[in-house]
Amino acid sequence: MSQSTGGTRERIQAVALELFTEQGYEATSLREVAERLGVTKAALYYHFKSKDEIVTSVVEDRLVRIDALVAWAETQPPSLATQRAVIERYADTMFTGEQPSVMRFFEQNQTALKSLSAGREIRERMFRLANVLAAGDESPGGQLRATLALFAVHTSWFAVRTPGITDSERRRVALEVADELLAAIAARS
Amino acid sequence: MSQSTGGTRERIQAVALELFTEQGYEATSLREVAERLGVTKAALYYHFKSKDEIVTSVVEDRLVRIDALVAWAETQPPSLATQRAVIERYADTMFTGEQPSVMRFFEQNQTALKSLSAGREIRERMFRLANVLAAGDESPGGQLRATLALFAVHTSWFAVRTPGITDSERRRVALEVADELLAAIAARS
DNA sequence: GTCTATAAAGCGATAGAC
DNA sequence: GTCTATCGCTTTATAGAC
Repeated sequence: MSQSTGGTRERIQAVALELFTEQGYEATSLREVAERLGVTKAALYYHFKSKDEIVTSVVEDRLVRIDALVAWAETQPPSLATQRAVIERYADTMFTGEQPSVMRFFEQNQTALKSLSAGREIRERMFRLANVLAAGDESPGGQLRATLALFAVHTSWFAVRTPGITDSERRRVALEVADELLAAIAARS
Repeated sequence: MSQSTGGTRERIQAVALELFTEQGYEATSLREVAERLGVTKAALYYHFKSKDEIVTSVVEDRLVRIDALVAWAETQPPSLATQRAVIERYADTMFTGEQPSVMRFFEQNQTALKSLSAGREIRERMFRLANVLAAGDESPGGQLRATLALFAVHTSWFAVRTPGITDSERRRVALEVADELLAAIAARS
């Protein structure tokens, strides 16, 4: 509070997240993180009390955003219009700021996140989001299509390998495919 | 050759794969694997020369199956009928024998597989399979829909939470959704 | 084919100087 | 706020007895 941290805390978060995503959380040691930053392990422990806490601090902001979306969605009537609005807002949070790198870390570290409280919380929110998108259609087809609509947004980041493609084009095509899936749910229930 | 292994090698593969899938490859020690089997670590090293090799040996069989499918697909004309046949055969390999647990391990250990040769090989085959399913449609929408068609088969294993659902019902709904995605590719190119 | 014992290295985390 | 030094522990992997 009295003195500036010089953004060291934020640099640790960024570098750690990058290495955790590339190599995996368990396979990345704090020595590697410290070396890439040009500091020692002990410096890391001044800013964070454990390896877990680096992840937790990064994920918290993401959690708040998803929470708000789930809360809003659950107050809306279960209509096709609501579902389209949900997936569109979800895509917005996925294509904004550092959020994409947080979710790429999440995709690449499923097992590690099982034993991290922040990971379990995000998983729970994703299931609730999928339930909202299924909109009362409890059939296997409804559940699968709702989940894939969510996956369309994530998958657009690595499955689309068109050279020179922009973020807004990725977003547009992801929503186009997601909308087809949501429409198929509505058409069948 | 001269003496029976008593199936110990196969038991090691099964237990290791199960723990690697539950907890992650890096987070699982060979001590844990040995303890669950009721043997010591040294016994594991008699059957496999390293931790990597346990994974490699398990993945090899899976690799051969995907290889055969990709080779067959690449000789077929790029038609909707071919794509539907490919995804159907893919689903067959996914719902047969121990193959599902191999692919669940694969899903849960993306980063660990980056540094394992067997993992890199499977990743390459999946991209070639997605290319076949896009059937010459190089557009972002085509690539995304082709990849999601493949994901529909995988996702049906955990996204569908209907109580008492059977494997053949999972397979049927996965193919139904995959077919919709493939039809959307054909309709737009 | 499985055991005991151990080597060699790396890990997360902490103490205390500056 | 970052350092050096180190603790205690676990890891993969090997040697050699049985």
